[in-house]
Amino acid sequence: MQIGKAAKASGVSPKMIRYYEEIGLIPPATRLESGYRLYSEHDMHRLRFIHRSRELGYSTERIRELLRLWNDRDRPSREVKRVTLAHIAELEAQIERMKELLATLNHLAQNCDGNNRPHCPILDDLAGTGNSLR
Amino acid sequence: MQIGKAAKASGVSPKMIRYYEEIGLIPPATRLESGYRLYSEHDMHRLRFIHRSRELGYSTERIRELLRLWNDRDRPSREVKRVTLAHIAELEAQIERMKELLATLNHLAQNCDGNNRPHCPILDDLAGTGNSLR
DNA sequence: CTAAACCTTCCCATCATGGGAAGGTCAAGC
DNA sequence: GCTTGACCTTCCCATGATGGGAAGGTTTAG
Repeated sequence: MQIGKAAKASGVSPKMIRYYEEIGLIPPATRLESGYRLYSEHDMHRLRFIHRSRELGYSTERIRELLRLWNDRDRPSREVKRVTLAHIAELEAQIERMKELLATLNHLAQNCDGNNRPHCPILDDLAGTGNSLR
Repeated sequence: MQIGKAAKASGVSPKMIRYYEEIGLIPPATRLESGYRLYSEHDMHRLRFIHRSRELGYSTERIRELLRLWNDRDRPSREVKRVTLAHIAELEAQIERMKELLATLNHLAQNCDGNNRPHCPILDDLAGTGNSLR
């Protein structure tokens, strides 16, 4: 299978397939005499694994680790869980951070009339000019 | 005030101050004969405005717009609110997306024993090999 | 034999930020 | 006056994951 078909069948774009090869996430593809890359069913499995991992938001480095564990038939599931819990913790921290921003932003927006007048507590906050809601 | 002090007083690093000048978020600083940049109290106001905006997660382009509105004494507060509501909507969408990921990830992690044995539903899901929780 | 649809590599852009090199300037202390 | 250290300058490079696009080679169908 050439890269275009492999892309469609795996959900990973040709660009990204080449990139993953470059950074060593997948081994160098075998090539036709012409230089065209060829993908086996085994390669496709790996690509789909990567695609699904990206869908779940795992970073490239974590996917690298997951692939290593996947290929190690003796891995302790503990290690897979560890990687996943770290990913979860990161997501939760990000959400927390954004929620805090949202709380402030919503507060500011609620106090802004949003009409034709120039007065605006949002700008007051950003400018640090009194009347701050901080 | 030179760039180092301006950085400390505003919370924006020297690197970023130069960058903001380069992309036109702040006007070119006045210079000493030596080429050193100088910042006035007026400049500091602008830098602090930018710093606070970044703290609240506004993108550079939105900050550009906010600065424009801030400098326009006749702006309708509606426009400031519009920018902020767009920012809020974006954050909410991101949070929503991450929560969905979290739901799946938590589900997978809960079903993973996390012990010495190799069996792992997380890898099963990523590999698409049956027993999927999808 | 040609045209379309592939493929290749290489370079560039994103967004916001920082690292670091090579070199100029300035103030304080001797 | 000279050295030292703390500044400052510009320039280039890197991040992470992705895509755009150019220039050029290959393959296949008509």
